[in-house]
Amino acid sequence: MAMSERGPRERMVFSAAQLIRRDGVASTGMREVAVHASAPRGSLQHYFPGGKEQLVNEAVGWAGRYAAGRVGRFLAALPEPTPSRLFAQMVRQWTDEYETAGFAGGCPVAAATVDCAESTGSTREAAAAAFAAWTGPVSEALVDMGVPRERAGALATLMISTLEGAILMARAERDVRALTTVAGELGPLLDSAVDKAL
Amino acid sequence: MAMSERGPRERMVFSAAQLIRRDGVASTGMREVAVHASAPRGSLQHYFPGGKEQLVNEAVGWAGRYAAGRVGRFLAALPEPTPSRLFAQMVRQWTDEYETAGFAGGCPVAAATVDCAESTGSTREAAAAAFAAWTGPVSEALVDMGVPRERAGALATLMISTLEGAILMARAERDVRALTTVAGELGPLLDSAVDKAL
DNA sequence: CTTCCACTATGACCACGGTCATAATAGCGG
DNA sequence: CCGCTATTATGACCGTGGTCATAGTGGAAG
Repeated sequence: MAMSERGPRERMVFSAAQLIRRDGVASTGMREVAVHASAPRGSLQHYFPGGKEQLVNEAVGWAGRYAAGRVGRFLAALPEPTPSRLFAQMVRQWTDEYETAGFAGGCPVAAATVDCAESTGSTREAAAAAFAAWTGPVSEALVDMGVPRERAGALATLMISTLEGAILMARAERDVRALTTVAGELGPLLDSAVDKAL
Repeated sequence: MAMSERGPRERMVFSAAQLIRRDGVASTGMREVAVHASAPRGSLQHYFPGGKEQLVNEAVGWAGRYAAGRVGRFLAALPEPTPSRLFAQMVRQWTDEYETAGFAGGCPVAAATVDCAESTGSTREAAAAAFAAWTGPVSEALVDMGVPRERAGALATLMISTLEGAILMARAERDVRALTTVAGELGPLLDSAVDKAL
């Protein structure tokens, strides 16, 4: 959330991600992005000659890298990491946001997928890349915790799928219930995948 | 998928759901809905005086009832229903569609949530109602299979969350991998919840 | 036949928004 | 001071799309 003193270009990408996750891609205007980023409107065509499509794609890419980076920080915060604890942290990020800041925003990658998967090929690819960038570190983390390599990827996909779906339900219901529920139900399964021999 | 010979009003609601799940709410035009439904444009304001918001809300409601109805048909098709088999059927509906018809469409309820959760209160409520209408039968089915009542609701939420997320990933990747993966990974957990005493 | 209502037809209005054209400014090296 | 490039400023264009106003049609009841 720290809008550090980066250049206007980065601020616009960041702001685009923020607005997209709130209103969706189609409902987010470029002028709106510039205003939100306190960036000059003229910079839009200068930094993003590819137009809205380019800006959206970069915002999605940013979101993917952000999610991937969070995984590392979650692990660093866990004294004894286990799969269920990692998942709990991932879920907690959302429950915390929803409880303190309201249910305004969802996942920007999900928004891009819903709005552009069929219409804009490059954005669909950006979303797929973002999911991959996110799944990778989660899978690696599971391996480090003792989950067999051949299973880790599948469990990472399961974790992210479940989280994304729970985010949707939580936003619709304006209640973190779905998030806390899936964290509790999925935890034991995740931990049971740890190879006890290690 | 059977666009039976219903009245133009129903056809428009149905078509709205179809187009929404493909392009999202914001990118779906009312004129487009009328054309897709082979309905006269003038009927829009006649049947939906509440405008686009009303049409979208009814489409979301329709989707919720449709999903709820599918649950019953899935159960009827299963000789020996188990939680994992029900979930496999729910997933299979999507893999079948994606493999035969392509990855054009997602879940209309998810689309409505992403596009309207923050901007349009009534649509957000419609989405929540749709999720509830869907979760109910799933939960009931789990109870019938021997899952303790106090656990069934949570598992139903888990199933639908996971499915929704996997749909998103599958569409982004244009690959059913995420869907088949979550079906395989979640199955054992679901079955382990049935009370063995029954 | 006429009256009335449900339904359809159609054009216009207006706001929004992505994009483009065209310039102005601002440092900065020469 | 002179270009030169990077950036910013603005206004205009034009398609899209939701909504409204107004009128036409058609069948059924009286």
